[in-house]
Amino acid sequence: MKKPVRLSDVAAAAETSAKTASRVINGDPRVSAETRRRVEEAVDRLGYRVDLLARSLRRGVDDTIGVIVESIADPFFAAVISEIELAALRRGLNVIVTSNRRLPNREAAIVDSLQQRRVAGLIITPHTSDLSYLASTGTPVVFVDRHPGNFPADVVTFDDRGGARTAVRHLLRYGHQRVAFISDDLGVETSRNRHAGYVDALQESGLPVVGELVATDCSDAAMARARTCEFLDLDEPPTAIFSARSETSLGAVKVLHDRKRTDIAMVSFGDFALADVLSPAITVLEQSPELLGRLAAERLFARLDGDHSDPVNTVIPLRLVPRGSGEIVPSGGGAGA
Amino acid sequence: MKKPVRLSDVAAAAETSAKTASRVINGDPRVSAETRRRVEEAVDRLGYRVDLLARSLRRGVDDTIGVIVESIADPFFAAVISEIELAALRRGLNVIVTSNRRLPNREAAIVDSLQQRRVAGLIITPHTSDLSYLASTGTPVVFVDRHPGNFPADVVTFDDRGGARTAVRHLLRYGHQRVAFISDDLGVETSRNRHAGYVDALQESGLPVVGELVATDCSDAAMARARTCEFLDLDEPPTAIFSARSETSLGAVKVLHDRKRTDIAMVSFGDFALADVLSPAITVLEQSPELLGRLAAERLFARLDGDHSDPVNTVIPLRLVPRGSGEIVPSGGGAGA
DNA sequence: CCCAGGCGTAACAACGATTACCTCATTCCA
DNA sequence: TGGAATGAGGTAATCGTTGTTACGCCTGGG
Repeated sequence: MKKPVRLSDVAAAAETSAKTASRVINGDPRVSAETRRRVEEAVDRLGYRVDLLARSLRRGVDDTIGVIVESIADPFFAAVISEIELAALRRGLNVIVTSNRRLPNREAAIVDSLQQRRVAGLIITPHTSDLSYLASTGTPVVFVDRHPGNFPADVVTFDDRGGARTAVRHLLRYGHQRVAFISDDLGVETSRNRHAGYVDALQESGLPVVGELVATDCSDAAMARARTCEFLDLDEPPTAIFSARSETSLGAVKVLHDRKRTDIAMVSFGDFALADVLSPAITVLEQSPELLGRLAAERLFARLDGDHSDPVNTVIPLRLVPRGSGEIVPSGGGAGA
Repeated sequence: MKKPVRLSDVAAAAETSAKTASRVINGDPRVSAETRRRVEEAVDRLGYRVDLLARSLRRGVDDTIGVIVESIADPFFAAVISEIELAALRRGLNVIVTSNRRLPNREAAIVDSLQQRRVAGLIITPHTSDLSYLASTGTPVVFVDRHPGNFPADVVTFDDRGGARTAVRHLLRYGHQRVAFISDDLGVETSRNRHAGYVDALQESGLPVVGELVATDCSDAAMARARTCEFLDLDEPPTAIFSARSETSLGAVKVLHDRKRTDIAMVSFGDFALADVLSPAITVLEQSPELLGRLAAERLFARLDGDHSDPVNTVIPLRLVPRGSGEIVPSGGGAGA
């Protein structure tokens, strides 16, 4: 049942020293072919496996990277993680995933605990802007999706503001004058930037930003549903909706469908499953979480390989995918009540 | 920039021995209040953090559990992982996630590498049936979603066969005689069981299992689309479809929608986003990945706590949620060509 | 024929914390 | 009052691997 085979056991079986056995295992060339053969034979006869904990302790770093996202269950982050895991696998690294669940102190605690494990690097979706907690250590960090306060590190984000601007311009081009905005809390950087893009587009066209058409407290689909209902019940309801996040889009879509409001245009920031199957199909701003994950992993690996150049700021452009819902023209008079 | 504080540094600062400092840190009661205070003071003055690698090496196990699923990006598994992570967090454990991506040898390699890290336990969605690779070690393992070959361990699954039977019976009750079955490869246990449930239901009603109505090679939505098209193009097409997995449902739904075949009934094994927003809304067999994850974590933790009772086989029942698509009655004559 | 120098190896320490075991008082009870 | 029990704390060994240093052996140039 239990038989921990140590390196010294292998060495004994191969009639050599532990250090030499270690050399063989780590591919050190300074070992004679004969000795190498004996060690290798002993290794698989005894079924020896390196103890990675001991190895990491000795080496000072663990072959592991830590990933912190907001929610693992969110399809967006799940895709990011999946891609990071793939990249890590290719490099022989393990991935420890954690989520901050938007809890205020979790992030610092997680980083702390990961550093106690001596992770080789970190990929973080920053939630708080106070990043003092990782100030002093030298662990390479790459931030994704959002910028860290003013912590000097690589960042990979989407062109949130530009994308939002594009999306709203698209709606305006079809003649909409009253475009609602629905998003998560503006405390979250992505929401803030997308909101800024929304404002940009309206102002370009000389349109006012109407308070009753802006809902920025939708942290989940349920809230998005509630707010969308309120929009539709306004005396002068919007003729188009720009949803700043897939999650909120799910809520908005649900309401539009329930009320059979196929006359209201909509664009979603972020694609989602079945967006193309709905009637009308939903026009989206396509963002690739896979690409985000891949680029982040690449940056981190470069740092692990000793790249000490200045922090790189990678911005991923977005593409608008017209599918129907974004090309609906405003109906004559959309009085709701 | 770098200042590794060791336990002995703390001890020195508190004018005591490393052992006593260790006692304080691990909450050993046999330390005087005064000494304890001095040590604690030294700890936060120096900013000491335990080196978890060193601790784990000494203790023999790491405060980490390994999770192996098929795909991290799959919303189903993402939810499972998220729930496991939450449970692990509460217990102070880290979670290393990996995916086998259905590659033949990955699973064994992953388990191997996780055991080399001395993970405290494993939660696995077995892909291969040959589990010899984890035979000899004593690491607690809990299998989820599928049964391991005949490896004695806790298993948490859904009532796949019973659920499928319920779903198909539901369709038959509405008068369908030609019910198509669409699933992943039958090499995957869940698919096999759901197929068995499908057959059960047909046989109960004295209906034949028609080969041309059974597609069991849909590993992704694209394949499901293709097969659904073939179904609809049959001389005598099905009047209802039972999709054995959310992923295949996405494909089937897409085709039905594109062809505007609102006359074809459908039930999906597994809920998915927007299933209730489609027209018609999709009747599903609701399975809770969160519950699966939670129960698996609970089982594992019980084992970690020294539970040595016989392996437990937990089966989670499923609930049919009628939403419309499953209650469509067969149309008079559904000739397609 | 001698010595520098490279190669293969061995012995040992170190990584940082914990555990097993031991000491020295003090206290409590027969 | 003797002696066991209890409390507080220390010393050294250990976890398994790898970096360091040193040593013996063999080869080739002078």
